[in-house]
Amino acid sequence: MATIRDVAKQAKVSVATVSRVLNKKGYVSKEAEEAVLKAIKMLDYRPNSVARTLYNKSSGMIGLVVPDITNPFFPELARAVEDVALTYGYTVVLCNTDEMVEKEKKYFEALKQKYVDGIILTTSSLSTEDYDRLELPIVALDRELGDNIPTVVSNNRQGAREATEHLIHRGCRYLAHFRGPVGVAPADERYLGFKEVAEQHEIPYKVVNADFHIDKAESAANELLTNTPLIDGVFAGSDVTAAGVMKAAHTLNFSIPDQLKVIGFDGIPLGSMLVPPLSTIEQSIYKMGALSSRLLIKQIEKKPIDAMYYDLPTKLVIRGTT
Amino acid sequence: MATIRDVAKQAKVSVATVSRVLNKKGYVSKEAEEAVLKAIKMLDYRPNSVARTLYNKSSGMIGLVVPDITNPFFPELARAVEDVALTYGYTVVLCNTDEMVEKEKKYFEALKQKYVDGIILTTSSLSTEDYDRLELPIVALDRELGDNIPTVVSNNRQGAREATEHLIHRGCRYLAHFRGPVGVAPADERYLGFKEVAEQHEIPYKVVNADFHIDKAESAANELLTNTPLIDGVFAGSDVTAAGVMKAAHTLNFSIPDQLKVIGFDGIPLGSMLVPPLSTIEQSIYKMGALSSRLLIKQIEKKPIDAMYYDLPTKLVIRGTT
DNA sequence: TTTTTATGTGTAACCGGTTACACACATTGT
DNA sequence: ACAATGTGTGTAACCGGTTACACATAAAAA
Repeated sequence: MATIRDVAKQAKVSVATVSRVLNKKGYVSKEAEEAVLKAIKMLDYRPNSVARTLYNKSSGMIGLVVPDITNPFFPELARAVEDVALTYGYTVVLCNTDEMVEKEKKYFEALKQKYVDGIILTTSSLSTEDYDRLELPIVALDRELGDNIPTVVSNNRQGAREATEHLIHRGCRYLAHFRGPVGVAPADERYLGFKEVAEQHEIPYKVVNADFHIDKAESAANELLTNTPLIDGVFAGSDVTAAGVMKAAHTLNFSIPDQLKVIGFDGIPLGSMLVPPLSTIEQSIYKMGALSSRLLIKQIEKKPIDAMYYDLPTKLVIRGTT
Repeated sequence: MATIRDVAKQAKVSVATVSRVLNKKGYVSKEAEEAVLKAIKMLDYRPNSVARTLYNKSSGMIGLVVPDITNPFFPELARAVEDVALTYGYTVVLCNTDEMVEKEKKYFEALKQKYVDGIILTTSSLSTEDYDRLELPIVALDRELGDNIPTVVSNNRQGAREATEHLIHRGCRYLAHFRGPVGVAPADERYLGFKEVAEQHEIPYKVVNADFHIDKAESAANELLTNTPLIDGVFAGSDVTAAGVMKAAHTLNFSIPDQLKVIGFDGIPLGSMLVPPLSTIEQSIYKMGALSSRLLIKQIEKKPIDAMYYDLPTKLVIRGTT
C-alpha cells in the first residue's frame, strides 16, 4: 500500500502539497496538482483513513445502538440510518444492547475510543448525565433522553387514540390493551392514549402486559379471552403483539374480525402477511431512521438543525382485522 | 482525554513502560507496574484505539456485508455475528449492498482503509479475484465464493428434498416451486433438490420465479393457481415467499392445508405467526452466523480452522400448512 | 573472577496522515 | 521605488499509541 510519502516522491513534491491536493485546501499550482494526480493514479494510492482519523479525531463512523436487531421494528430503522449515512460518506457500527446497562456502557466506551463521530440511540438504560458525559453528538430515536438531545419519535399517544377510536367506531364495546414494557416511553404513551379514549367514551377495558413479545402476548391473550370472552376489541401495543393475540384468538376459535377486532401498532411488513391482514397504526419507520441519521450528521458537521424534537405523525391503516 | 504520555509523567516512568503494562508484554517491575496502574486510575486513562490501529494495522472491527438487513433472514444472522464478535472484543460494521456491484466495491474500499480485520460476506456480486485481491480474512455465509474462502451454508439441496418428499407424503400430486433469484446459489440448490425429488417420484410440477419477494410471490401465485388449479402442493423458496403464496391462496379461496399444502424454507419467526402456522425447512440461522463469526475471528487471529466448508443440516418443521 | 543470561527501563523512530510556520516569488497599490 | 498582499511550496511537529535498540543492573553459570 502506497503512502502519501511515496506519492510525494513520485510526483517530486512535498507531502504537504500532496495533502493539499487531496483535501483541495490551500494553494497548489496547476503543474503540481497534475503531477500529484498522476502519481496517485500510477501508485493506486488511497489515503489511509485511520491516520486521518488519528489527527482529525473523527472517523466517519456513527454508532447505531439498538436493543435487538432481531426485533422486526429495527431492521428498517437500521437500513434507513445506513442509507443516509452512506450518502454522506459515513459508515455504521451496529450495537445490540438487549437494554442491558453493562453492554451499553461497554459499547459507549468502545465507540468513543474509536472516535466515532456520533451515536443514534434507540435505548435508554443509562441516565441523562451519562449521555451528556459522552460529549458526542447524539440523536434519540424512538426514545426521549432529555431536552438537549435531538429526538425523533412517532406521535404514539395520538396514534393510540386513533386506534382506539377506530375500534369504537367499528362497534367494539369491551376493549383490551396489550401494552408494552412499563417504563419504555412509547409503550407508556400508547397506553395513555388508549386509556384516554376508552374512558372518554365510557367503554370498559382491560390492560395486560405483553412486553412487545409474541409468546407473552399469545399466552396473555389466551388467558384474557378465556376469562373475559365479552372482549370484542383489542389494541395491541405492537404488530408483533397483535400477531400473538391473533394466534390465541385462532386457537380459541374467536373469528376475526367478526367476533373480535384487532389493531396493532408499528406497520411492519409482518402485518400485511397475516391472515386476515392486520389493521395497524403505521409509523414512518424508514423516515424516522433517515431523519435521525440526517440530524446526527448535521450535528456532527456543525450545521444548524431546525428543531430539537420531531414528532412524526402516524397513519391508521385499515386492513382485515377490523 | 489523557494520553499515554500523561500517564508516564504521572507515574514517573517512560511511555514504553506504560505500554508494557498496558499490553502485559516485556519486563516490568512490581513497583513500576503499581505506579502505572495508579496513574491510569487517577487520570481515568483509556488507550486510544485509533492510534493503536494505526500502528498495528488492525482495528478490532469486522465488516458484515448483507444484501438488505430488512430481509427477515438477516437480522438473526447479524445478531449472531455481533454476539460472537462482542465476546471476542470485536465490533461489527454493517453494510447493505442491495447486491449492487458498485456499493459492494465502495464498501470494500472503505472497510479496507479502516483496517477492518476481516469481512463476513452474504453477497457475491464480485468475482473471486476481487475477493482474493482484498487480502483480508473473509468468510462466505450463505454463499459460496471459492475453494480458498471458508464457507458456511445450509444444506439447501437436502432441505429442499425433504420439503418435497414431505409434500408428496402428504398426498400432493401436482407440485409448484416458487424459486428464488436465478444465480443465487441457495435458490438454485433448492430448485435442484425440488426437481430431483419431483422427477424421481414422477410428480408433475411447475416452477415460477418469485425472487424471495412477497409481492412477486403473491402475484405469481395468483396467476399460477388461477391457471393451474390442480396444483395441490407448493414448495416456496423461502418463508417470505410462502407468505405471499398463502395470501394469494386466501384471496382465491383455496383452503390451506386441505386444498393446498404449502411449505417454506428458512424458519424465520414470521412462519409461526401466520395462520395457519407455516410448515418449513428450518435453517440454524443463529448458528450459521455465530459459526461464521468464530471462523472469521480464528482466521484473523491465525488460529487453525477445522474445515473450509461447513454444511449445516436443516430441519423439517411441520406446522399447520401441510 | 569473568562471562552469560535474565530483568528492567528509557529514547527515539515509526505507523500515515494534517497543518503551522517559514520562506520565496509575483502582483498590485501608493 | 517600496510596502502590502496573493500565490506556491517545503520542513518538521503533531495526533497517540508500539517497539527496536541501547543500556544498566543483578543473578547464574563457567
